[in-house]
Amino acid sequence: MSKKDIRAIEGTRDYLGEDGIRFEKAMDGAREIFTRFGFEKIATPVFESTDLFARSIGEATDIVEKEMYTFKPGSEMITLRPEGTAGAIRAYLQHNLHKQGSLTKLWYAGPMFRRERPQKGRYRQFHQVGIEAVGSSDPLLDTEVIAMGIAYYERLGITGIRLRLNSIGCSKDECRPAYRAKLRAEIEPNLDKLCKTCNSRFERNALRILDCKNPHCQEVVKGLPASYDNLCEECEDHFAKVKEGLAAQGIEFDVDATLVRGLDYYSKTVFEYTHGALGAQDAIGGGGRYDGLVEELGGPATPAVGFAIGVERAMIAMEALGACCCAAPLSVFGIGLGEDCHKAMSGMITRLRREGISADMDYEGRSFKSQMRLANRKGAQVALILGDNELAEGKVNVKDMREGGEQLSVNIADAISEVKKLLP
RNA sequence: GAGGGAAUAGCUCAGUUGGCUAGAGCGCCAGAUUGUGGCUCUGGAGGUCGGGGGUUCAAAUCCCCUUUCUCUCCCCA
Repeated sequence: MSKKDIRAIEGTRDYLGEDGIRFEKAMDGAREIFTRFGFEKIATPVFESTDLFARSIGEATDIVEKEMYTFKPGSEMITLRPEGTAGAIRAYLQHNLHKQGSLTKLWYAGPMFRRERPQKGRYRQFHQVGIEAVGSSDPLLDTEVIAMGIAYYERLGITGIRLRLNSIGCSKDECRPAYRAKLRAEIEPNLDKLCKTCNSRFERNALRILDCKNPHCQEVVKGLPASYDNLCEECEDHFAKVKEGLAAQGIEFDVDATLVRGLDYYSKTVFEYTHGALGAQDAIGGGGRYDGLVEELGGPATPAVGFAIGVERAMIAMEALGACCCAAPLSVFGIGLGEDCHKAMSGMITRLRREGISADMDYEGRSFKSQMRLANRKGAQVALILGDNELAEGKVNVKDMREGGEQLSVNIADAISEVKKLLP
């Protein structure tokens, strides 16, 4: 079996080196920012019942129709999660969080799976960090959630995020259904000008025609009424307050009537963060309100809002912007000359690690010079140098590795405190 | 599902109308410096030229097949 026979399968990737650091920053940033906003971590299984995704995401969506990894190892059909909301809400209901009687704020992070054709910023196993705020219809919550996404990007050093915003109304007769009917009435005479997929969308999900990128379809779409001009009173008021809330926080946004979003469960507010560095897949995150989903999955009517952010897409933006991709430097590198000193150094390294100081040493039998080079390459701030002479006297050399740094000989017992003096 | 581009050293890539033992930079290892890193210099290791078949005196180079990566459409994070 040669190395070329064993590869990561199509659309999956390994993250190492700078990618590994970016990936870790994306994950760490999520914990830091979301926790700061009062969200609690939830970890749900990577696979769930197929039915859960079909019901929550929508039978007629591309995800459910053709992109899910579904299999039947036993008697039950299971699917690798294509997104995070369905599982989070399932857990919310299963553990009766709705009976606690207060707003539930959850965040998650992890791999998702969609069997699409891979391309830039789109992979079959990809990662999302996301949040769900379940139990409040307060428009201020929408704005906080949107603001939190921006705070997250800032934490990762991603600037130049654009926020697109829309409201697609609710399921009340006078709201989205009325708008959909109006839309269809206006589109119908132009059906022959629309692409094939839009023709099938016309029957199944007319709103989706709005965000078709086909130029002919866009011509037709241009003259169509916007959803935000056809909201019921409640949705209109909600949308106005979301916009006010964003303006009050100084967050810029573009109201975009063509932002519809693909998943069935959205209602009222929908939004998308985009970034110019990403190319064709310019959405770096997106979300919205889904007031009907909890009920759809068998719970009480419960309003909710959330978002998901694509980690790989954030990583592309980080790379393009040259944002933080340096490894945390090693504090101490220990150098032992000869077998006895090497063994003694191993003990010193262990003590440093117990003190919470990052420390490493050579395990390849390298020469002294080579060990020094290794210490330098690993960015060690301090080198501990132990030779037979020092060992015999109970001493060790502590060398400051910075340019022009000093080296002093100290008692082995004092080594850790001496090292600490040199560390930031 | 459909359409472009690409595959040569660990990495980024040269390689002419087919023609000596397939190169460079970076990285790696070592020496210059017997126990002191970075900078410099010198040397070294490292390739089934993605795989298979064909044309030819001769193929990294031309042709066919195949695999994979990549980008685009669709859709989404």
